[in-house]
Amino acid sequence: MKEKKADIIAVAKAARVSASTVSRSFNHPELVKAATRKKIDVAVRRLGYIRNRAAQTIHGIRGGTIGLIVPTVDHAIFAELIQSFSENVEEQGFTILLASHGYRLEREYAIARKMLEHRVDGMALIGLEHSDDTYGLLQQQNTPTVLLWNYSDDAPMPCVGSDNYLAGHLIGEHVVRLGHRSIAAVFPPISGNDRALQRLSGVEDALAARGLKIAESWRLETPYSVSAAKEKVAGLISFPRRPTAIICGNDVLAWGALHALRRAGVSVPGDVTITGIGDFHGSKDFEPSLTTVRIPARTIGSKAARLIVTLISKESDSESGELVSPELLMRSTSGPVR
Amino acid sequence: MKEKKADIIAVAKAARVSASTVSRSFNHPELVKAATRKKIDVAVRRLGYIRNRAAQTIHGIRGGTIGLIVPTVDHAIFAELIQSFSENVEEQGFTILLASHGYRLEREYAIARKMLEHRVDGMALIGLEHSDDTYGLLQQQNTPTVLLWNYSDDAPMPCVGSDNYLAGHLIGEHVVRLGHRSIAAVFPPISGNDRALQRLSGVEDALAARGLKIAESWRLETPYSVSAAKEKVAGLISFPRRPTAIICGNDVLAWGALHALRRAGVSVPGDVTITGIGDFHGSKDFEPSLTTVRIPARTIGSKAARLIVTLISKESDSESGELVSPELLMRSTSGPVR
DNA sequence: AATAGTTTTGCAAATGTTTTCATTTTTGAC
DNA sequence: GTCAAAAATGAAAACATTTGCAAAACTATT
Repeated sequence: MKEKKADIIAVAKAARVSASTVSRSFNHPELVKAATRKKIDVAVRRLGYIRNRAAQTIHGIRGGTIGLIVPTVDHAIFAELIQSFSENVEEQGFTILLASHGYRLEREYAIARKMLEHRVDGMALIGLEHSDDTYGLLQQQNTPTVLLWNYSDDAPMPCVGSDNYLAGHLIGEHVVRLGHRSIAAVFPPISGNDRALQRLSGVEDALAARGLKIAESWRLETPYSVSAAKEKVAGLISFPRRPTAIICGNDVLAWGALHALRRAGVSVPGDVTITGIGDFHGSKDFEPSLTTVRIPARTIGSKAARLIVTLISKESDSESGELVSPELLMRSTSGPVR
Repeated sequence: MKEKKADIIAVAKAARVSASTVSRSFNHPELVKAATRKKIDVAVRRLGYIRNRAAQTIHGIRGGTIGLIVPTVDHAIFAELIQSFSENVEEQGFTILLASHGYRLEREYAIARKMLEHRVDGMALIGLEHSDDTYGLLQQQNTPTVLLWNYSDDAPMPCVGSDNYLAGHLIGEHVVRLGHRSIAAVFPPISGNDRALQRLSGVEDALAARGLKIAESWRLETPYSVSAAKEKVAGLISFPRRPTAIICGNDVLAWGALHALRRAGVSVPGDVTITGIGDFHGSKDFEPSLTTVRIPARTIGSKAARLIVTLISKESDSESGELVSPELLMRSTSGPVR
């Protein structure tokens, strides 16, 4: 079965033209006579010829791939972002080279390098926190790059995202306004995760503005999962002294919290207020519906897609990214303190 | 800023060796003297040289990419599968070229073609249902391919997955055994989605074995989303005559159903039994915890990863795939009919 | 029918690597 | 210090394309 795959020369022979003509018929069809094109098409089909992008990439031609590195695919939120980004980018004829680094920034560097070896036309990373090596690499190769999800004016590269600090601040303020004073927080680990860190700072500052602070023992750290959050919150409320509000670092954790309270027979928002951040699919339809801050993943994905494509084609590094505002959604899991 | 990127020759010059030596130092380091290697390393670093995979791919060397085409990334379930598959495949030094076709099989063909142009070393597709063109293409190019998610003995290509018909059958049987006779079904559209179709057939056959049938008006079709399912189910139970059990095509739809019932004050499983399929993250911790059939996405992903890597390196197309059994998980949303 | 212009095609060089083979350098034994 | 064997290196061909340039084939005009 070693029938070596057809190359452009085989096609040329079969169609009784030169290789150059075949090449042109693919890349500049208007330059070749219709009749010839037809002959070539027939040969291509008969031989099952498939162009070799690698061989054209070598000539400095864009390969049509964009590297996307995410911490993990397996999060409601990144999934939505990835989907939207890739949909939009595919529409422009690009394909995505995807990899996940599992929140290890050195892995991210290694992956970025590898993608550069593949001569991706552009790169997209999640968040603003990356190793100096990674930033250096991208800058030095001057690969068009966008940073997704988080926005900051003084980011070293164009970014499209939301202000996570503001998101945290909004929710913190909301809870404080409702009169809560005993407030707990459930957040994912913040190392290598600037999004979580900023949200938490936002919350803390909002509380501090009213002279409030989250007690050390009410500051829970849990991995990103419903079940971990549920467990942690179950523990938290098993003590006699309970917070009247639990601010969660994202909606998934909030779902876990909600289930824990339900299980324990604690009423929401009657006894305890719960809030999330993100507004993931499902939060709106949860019963009771989740109060959260909307961070529009699809919008970010599509705007970022547009930006990277511009960056790639125009080579204009003037573009500076875009801030997509977070929006407080007051729904049914938050209420005034009793 | 047009400083053209360093190529292997630039490195060779800088290190005062020949290009061949530089190449060797990358690909067969044991063949070059340590001192020379060091010189080269220095030059590489100084020039910021990055190998050009495209140029090596041209020599028939494996590029180290695997194409993965999914209907969409934005599903809890595919996300988990993708994550697991890519993690495992990355461990072996491969990178994933990802694209989604949005349940359009012609798109899938186009994408597959494009990936072949990029000379991926292997391909992975979701499900067994693909256009003849796609199958033909893959066969003709004899690209190592695995079919994920669904397993069938007579699939035209190696597949790793679960038996979705069996999954449907298990849940159908469970519900029937509990004594239910008035049964509704909420499923996603089945066109281009063999998984859903098979699950539904499994359910129907299980019911038919007891002479039961799902009434036309109780057979709901909804897109994959909590909110769509919630709405449909809310409609369903607003009628005086209600089913005593609602079998959902997957866990996300079941969550929607659960929220709808909660909202309407219908008790689960007291008044109505709800079941899902999939056992997604969060189903176990839902309150009440969801009765469902476990289809182990992570296991499938890792087995498939192992298989495709074997296929790629050994060229042994003897491998025929693997069946991962679905498992009924009786939890708290199902109970005997009153 | 000859000419000038235009369209189509082919030739050959170029792209960034790897690899085979030959050549040079090093090593170790005497 | 010589010699053979082993180790390290380099020169050039090969890989599958694209492209600039020139040649060839058509068209239209006279």
